[in-house]
Amino acid sequence: MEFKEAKTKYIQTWGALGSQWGINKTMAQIHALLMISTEILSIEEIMDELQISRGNASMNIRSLIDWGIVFKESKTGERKEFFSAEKDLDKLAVTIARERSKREIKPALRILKEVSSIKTNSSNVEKQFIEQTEKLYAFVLKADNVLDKVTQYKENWLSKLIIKLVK
Amino acid sequence: MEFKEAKTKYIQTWGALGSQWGINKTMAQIHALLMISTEILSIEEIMDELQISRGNASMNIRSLIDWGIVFKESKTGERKEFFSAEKDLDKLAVTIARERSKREIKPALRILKEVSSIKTNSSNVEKQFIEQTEKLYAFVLKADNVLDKVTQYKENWLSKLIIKLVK
DNA sequence: TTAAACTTTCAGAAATTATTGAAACTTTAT
DNA sequence: ATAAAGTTTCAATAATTTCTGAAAGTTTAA
Repeated sequence: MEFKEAKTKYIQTWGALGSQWGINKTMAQIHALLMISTEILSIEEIMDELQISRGNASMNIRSLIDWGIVFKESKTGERKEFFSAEKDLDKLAVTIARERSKREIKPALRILKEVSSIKTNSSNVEKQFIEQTEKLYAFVLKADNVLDKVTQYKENWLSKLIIKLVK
Repeated sequence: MEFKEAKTKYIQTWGALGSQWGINKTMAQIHALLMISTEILSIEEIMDELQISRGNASMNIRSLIDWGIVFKESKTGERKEFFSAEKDLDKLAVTIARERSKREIKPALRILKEVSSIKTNSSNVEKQFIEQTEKLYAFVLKADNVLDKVTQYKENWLSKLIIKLVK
């Protein structure tokens, strides 16, 4: 396999993986592209590499910036914007995890709390509902907290975790 | 809020969360429904509760069984099939994690390995590609292994992990 | 100012994903 | 063997998500 083919395969794979985890494929591909780039890239370069429209590129770059994993850059003497990506994978994973927690997990937790707090007639059906949603709330909260704890130090958290595990 | 409303809200929320993580909404809802059920349910009961067609119910139940988080049950004297869900959340999370690893992470890892193994002319661009995809491969592999390690004991792995973390 | 360079927005189109429902298939009981 | 009961499949349709491209908006330079 030569470089060009490997690069395409890598970008496709990363896009597909993103897709499977509920992330826009193009968004994942833009990030993949920026991760292996030696230089900061302009929107035209991104459009050209991935064969996508300006609108699509613009919106997805903006999303990546909102997520905190792509950064706006500038070149002296150039008017247009350039972009770079977080390349430190420990930091990248933490940022994504925190963001997903904030956007998706915590709102779901609030609702689990809410629905598990109904006061019940004491039918089995209602008791079981409360019991199971309470368990679900407690479990998800615990998992969310563990993730937070584990990633407290953005630098090298994964290696640090492994060390804790083997002890 | 009374029971009926809470139940609907819970099922909607679980479906939406599933959706955001790349899981079919109906599939997540069926699982949610089975998790709070005191009894095993027939396909008709599931169709009725979620207002979905037989085909949809059948296909998604089958998927849940393939995932290993819903089980086929039978009632003596009844010909049709009934279904129940894994209710132990530690076990549930492990099963989902292992399955996603097998289906999504490991295939991606194989490709990362492959693309990072190209032999290069020594241009910066190609060196950077190899370096970054190697890092990505190593990181994802490590994370995948940690997950495996942490969930080695299906029972109470989350609590056990927390204990390790505070030590 | 003005206008050129660049970026964002968003309505419509395209692509993808999910759902339906009925036919085909399978299993069980007689 | 036959039929009734139940399940699966899948082509057609619906719903949702993504993408395009051009108009509108913004910024910078002269």
